Amino acid sequence: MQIAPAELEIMNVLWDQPGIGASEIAEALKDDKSWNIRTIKTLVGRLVEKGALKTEPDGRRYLYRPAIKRGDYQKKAAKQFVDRMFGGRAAPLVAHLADSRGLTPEDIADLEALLGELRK
Amino acid sequence: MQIAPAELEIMNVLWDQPGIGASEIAEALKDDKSWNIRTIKTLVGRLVEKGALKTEPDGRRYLYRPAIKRGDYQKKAAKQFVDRMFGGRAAPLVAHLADSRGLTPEDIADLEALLGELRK
DNA sequence: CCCTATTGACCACAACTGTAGTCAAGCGTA
DNA sequence: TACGCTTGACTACAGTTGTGGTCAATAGGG
Repeated sequence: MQIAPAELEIMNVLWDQPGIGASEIAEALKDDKSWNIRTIKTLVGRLVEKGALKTEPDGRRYLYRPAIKRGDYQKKAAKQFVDRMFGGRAAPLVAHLADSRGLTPEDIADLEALLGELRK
Repeated sequence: MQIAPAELEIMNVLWDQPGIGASEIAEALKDDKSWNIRTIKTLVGRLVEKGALKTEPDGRRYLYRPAIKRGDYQKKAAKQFVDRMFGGRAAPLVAHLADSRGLTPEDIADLEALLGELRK
């Protein structure tokens, strides 16, 4: 299943608040994206078509919720990205993130904990 | 500058072997991709158009070499990816990679070294 | 010297993306 | 009750992407 960038914005909203309708999605996005409600409906429609969202009737409208788990999708996307961009090696990716200050001290602490796990 | 996935394959070849022609690119890719030479030429043409590749005449043909640095592009792409997919947090990304066995022991060693640097 | 294979230039075309418009049906308000 | 706003369904349309075809010039093999 492949999700386009604009569609991912919709998914992110629904992963955070499953079971809302199109107008609530629009509400959640109004500060970040200046999308027409019709644009949002088109994106939602495409996600339903491709099976990424499930619908649930609520009177005259639908409520939507993700049909795939956020973590599952993230994992797949991460692997694909690292393969494409870094030939499958994760370390250079982390190095770049560190270099562009993409790592907060908290991230670094998390990574250390994670490595502690992996070392075992 | 935005580089599509198929175009990135071409860039990867040219980052490894700058200054080759279309047929050499095809040669380098023949095991991974079953692309017609024309497809490769189209992709190369688009990369030249968008300024990602520079040309250098060599008799009747052109040799190509990247106009942008691999590291620069990787850094930008990594940041964009983490922002889009993980809200800017790198640690969850690494956790996913670890989980999907995307990390080799060598990666783990590299990451430890890297964290040693960052901790300072 | 002629034919074939290669090259860049240009063209084709369907699927996917981003961004919205039109339409008809119904809910809620004056 | 008559209207306007909201909703889903369908349509539009240009730009990007993946994949490759056509064409004319030309370099190289026989």
